[in-house]
Amino acid sequence: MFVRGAATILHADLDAFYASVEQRDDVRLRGRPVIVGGGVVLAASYEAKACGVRTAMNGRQARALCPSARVVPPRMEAYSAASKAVFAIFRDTTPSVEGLSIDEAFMEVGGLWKIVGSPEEIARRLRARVATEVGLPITVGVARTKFLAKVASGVAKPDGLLVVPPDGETDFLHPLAVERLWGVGRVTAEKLHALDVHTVGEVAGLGERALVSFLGKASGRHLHALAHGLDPRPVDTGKRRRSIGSQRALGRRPRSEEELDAILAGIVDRLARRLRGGRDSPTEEEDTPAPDATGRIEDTEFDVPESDGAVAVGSGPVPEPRARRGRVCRTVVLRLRFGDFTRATRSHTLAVSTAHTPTLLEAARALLLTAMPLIREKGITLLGLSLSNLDGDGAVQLELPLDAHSGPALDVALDAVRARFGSSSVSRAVNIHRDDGLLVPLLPEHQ
DNA sequence: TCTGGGGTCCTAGGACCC
DNA sequence: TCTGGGGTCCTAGGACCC
Repeated sequence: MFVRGAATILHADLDAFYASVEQRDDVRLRGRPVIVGGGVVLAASYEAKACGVRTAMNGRQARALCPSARVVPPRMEAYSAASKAVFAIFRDTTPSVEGLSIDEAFMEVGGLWKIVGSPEEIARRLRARVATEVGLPITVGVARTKFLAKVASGVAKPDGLLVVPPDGETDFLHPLAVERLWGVGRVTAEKLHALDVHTVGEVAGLGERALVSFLGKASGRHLHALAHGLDPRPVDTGKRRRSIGSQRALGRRPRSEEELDAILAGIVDRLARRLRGGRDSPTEEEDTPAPDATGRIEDTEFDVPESDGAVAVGSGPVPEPRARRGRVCRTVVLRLRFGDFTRATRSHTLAVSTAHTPTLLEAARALLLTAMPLIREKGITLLGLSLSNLDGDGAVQLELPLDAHSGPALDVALDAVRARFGSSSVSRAVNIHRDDGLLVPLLPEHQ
């Protein structure tokens, strides 16, 4: 039975994730302050947080605040493996899992009431399983909406469980600080404080018009809705990554143009491999399919039966969706941080999507060239690149053998797309996807 | 606060087209 | 010839999240 308006969304969030994995794997670290990361704090155990250590804090400063802390280097493979194990438990709990990051996810459990119990019972069992099977503390918030569930887990941390009943939402939400609202960071909090608004209840009292005029249309409406407990977004299991990126901090010393070019080439090569689905190093767990790490479906395509080399015609089997990793991008964004720590971006959108390393490198180099005068003037402390506009942004790719790009085979495949995604209009652009990652347009769009 | 790395989403102006 | 309004795409910047 699905109870409309009941608290059926879980937000599960591993506590001090990296640091907890370290404490799990080394008994000497248990009960002690632990800092993961060297130059910068990637994660701090709750014992270290008690001294004031925070994520993203400078390492030297963190050690000064907490001299007794053990500082350990990050072990990304261990965190990735732990994440996979936890997400396996999530998916074993409910098919409706939306991963938010390596260590948190939303789950819809409303349909499971009759079968396995109330959301609170499900959350209790989930926490117990993560503790016994993976050995990590996890906090779960349960509420009617995603936002309230996330706030609930934030309030219940660490190692807690908090259920917000629908009739207790206002009492729960309104006394909280505005910083608890999703989307309120330092800048927005300061703006609100300047208006003498400090609690969620006071935000709710402002009215949408006022919020929109202070914060802009999107943030104003968003905050107004959240402050009133309104958040209609369902748990979305079909999210796909919209961009990938990589960056390198360079320190303060001057860099020659050749040096920058070599760094850029390395970044482009790594990103292009990730796009195509390869891996640049055996430890680079990022490159394993996303469902393992984040619960998201990476790429859904329709597999064409290989036996007869084409989608079955007429009464043949409907192609089954299949996870496939290869993707292409169309926009290249160069990210820069200068000697004075100001930032800039330079971007270029290609005529055709691609995952072809030389094409991407050429575009990235051209962008770097346009930025060289600024770099020479101010110095450079970070170089990064992101690739966005992946697969034409939300398009579904249908891969067919070369002899099946028209006719009844295509119709069957398009029907399968409509059946799965419910799209009423399907436009066609036919491209040849070469083995080296280059996407070559063959037929125009909307033909 | 003296500086990581990976992401998401929004805004605003200009070019271009109908 | 002059000019309106609407829509889409691209670029750049910025806030925010983990």
